[in-house]
Amino acid sequence: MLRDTLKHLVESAVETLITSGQFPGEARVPTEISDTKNPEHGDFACNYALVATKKAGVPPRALGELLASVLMNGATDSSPIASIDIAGPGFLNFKLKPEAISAYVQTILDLGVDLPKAAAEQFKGQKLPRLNVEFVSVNPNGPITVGSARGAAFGDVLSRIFASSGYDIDREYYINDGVNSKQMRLFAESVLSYALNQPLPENGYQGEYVKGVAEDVTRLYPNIDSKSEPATWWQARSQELMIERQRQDLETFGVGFNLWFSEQSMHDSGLVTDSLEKLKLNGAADEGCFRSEVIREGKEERIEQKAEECGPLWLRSTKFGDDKDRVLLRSDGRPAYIAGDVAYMESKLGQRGYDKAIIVLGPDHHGYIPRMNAVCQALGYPLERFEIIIFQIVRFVKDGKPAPMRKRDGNIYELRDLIDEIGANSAPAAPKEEQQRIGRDVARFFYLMRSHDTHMDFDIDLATKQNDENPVFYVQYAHARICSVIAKAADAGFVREAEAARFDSLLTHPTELALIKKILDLPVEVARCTKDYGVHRITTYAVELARTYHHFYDACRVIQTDEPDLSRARLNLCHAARTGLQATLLLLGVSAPERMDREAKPI
RNA sequence: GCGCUCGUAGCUCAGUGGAUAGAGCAUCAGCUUGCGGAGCUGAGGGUCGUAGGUUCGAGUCCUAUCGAGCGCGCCA
Repeated sequence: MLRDTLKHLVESAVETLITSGQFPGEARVPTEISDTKNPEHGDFACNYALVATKKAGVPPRALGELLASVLMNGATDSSPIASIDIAGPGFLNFKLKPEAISAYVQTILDLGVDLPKAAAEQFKGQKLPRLNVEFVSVNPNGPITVGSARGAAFGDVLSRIFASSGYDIDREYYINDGVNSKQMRLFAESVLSYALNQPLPENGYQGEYVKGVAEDVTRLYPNIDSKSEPATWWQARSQELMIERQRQDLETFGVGFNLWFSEQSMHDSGLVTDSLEKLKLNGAADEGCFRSEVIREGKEERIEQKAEECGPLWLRSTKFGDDKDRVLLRSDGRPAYIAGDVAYMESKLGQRGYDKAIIVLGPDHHGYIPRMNAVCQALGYPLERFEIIIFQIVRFVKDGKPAPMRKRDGNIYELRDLIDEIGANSAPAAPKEEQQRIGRDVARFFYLMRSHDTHMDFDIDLATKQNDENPVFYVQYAHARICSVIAKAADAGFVREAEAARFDSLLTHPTELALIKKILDLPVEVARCTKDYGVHRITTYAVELARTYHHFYDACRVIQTDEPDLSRARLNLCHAARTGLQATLLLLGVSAPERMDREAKPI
């Protein structure tokens, strides 16, 4: 908002200079308004002169001085610019009039928690792409682990960011429920073994959760004679109960989906067969008795054909940049797993017509990128309509040492264990529901603090025991503090009035202006996230916003009975700050408590 | 062997080709007879793995190299 205004002012000043012949036409370059690193440099900086210097053939400082003089000479009372300095190699440093900044308090209050939507301003008049974001998609033979939870948190917040920016977005969970799956058959056999109290099959699934599924089946179908039911019945029941368990854990984690898409449904409907036909028609699949592979020798690359037994249907993915061709139909005619992926791509980009399909996958899947890109192109769709985002591995650290993902008793480290552990340690006396809320808030925040494409350590001790030092509490505390101030102000007779905004121009203190500017950064951060998926910056932003509030709070007393107008202005600012924190925490799926009652420390 | 990701303070990590590379934790020193001290202020701590290159300018881009993790099925 503020930045957009400045950007437009700079651009029109450049136009003025070009039309008057003082700048060459080449000087029309994209420019950016950025923060100043040092507050002494003013409110915002512009790198125009540095970027344009080469094309204009004029030294940057000379460009900057001309531009600054046009900006200042043409300035009216309504211009937000108070002064411009040319600094360093040629930055234009803008100092804004305080009232130009404080005027935005009312804008923030009008937008409320829709504040991120202001990010959509940049898309005005454009039709935003219709998105499908697929994430988690854990096989229905296991629980949501602390590892897959990173993808859950990331995909969820990315979806929230797109939605808040005005995109039409579906969040989808792909259920790997192919009836031919060996894994699922073995899982069902393992469940049955538990139900019958028999030894597990070889390499069978073990752990509490398998037993739990067996108990659930027995409980839900008391009149069923377990033994007499066919294996397919057990497979179907095991699967649906496992999925339900996953769904519940994700819900506790604050992650929801509006579409649950079944792999098997595409086999049943014939979409798999049709999609393979389409590949053949496109010349991207055939039954030739060979497989192409990319051979690399130094920098040289060549494709070699290796003889194979006849029978399978091959996806000639090497035509589209993959390392080797992939099997679509096996020798015995059964579809390979990737056949489902082909149909799934066709479902998303063809049948259902999404403009773009995004898939969030774990680090063990990065080998899929070339082959899935090949699938996309083989079906005749441009690569721009498909994107895989890989999140990196999480290492759990306890007592300063890496903690195994499988616990000593053989059980898998589940997301629900992590949530319970954090909640129980942070608030031992709180009711279960409250503990889960805390566990969810802290776990989500921790996962989201790090860039998704960097390996991260999840320090369980920090997340649980040292909760005083926990950044999520720091942010929530700022919110609770604001709520407390607002309540206190009401006791003192300061209640917001309809025309409260008339006092906003009294906000001139550096910490007041800094706070307003910081709140206005939220839409900027959100807009960036829709481009580079750097959702972790939202957690950094949340901490910075909280800190900026604490600075203001420390420097400016809000409630002063001898300064009623200033008190009202600052109260408005408190409401705006609360709005900013609420909007930020809402994006992160973290709660914004109005009170944080500290439990007595155990002795 | 090939490919992908990462390497920044004691630890965990931010960092949009731009100004003196930042934050939290940890360590040390301060701040409260006023709105929540889960707060604020200050100090110390860096060959941005290494070596080249691109350019007005590189933690950021390119190449090489070292190190860590992951992936390379007619499994799903």
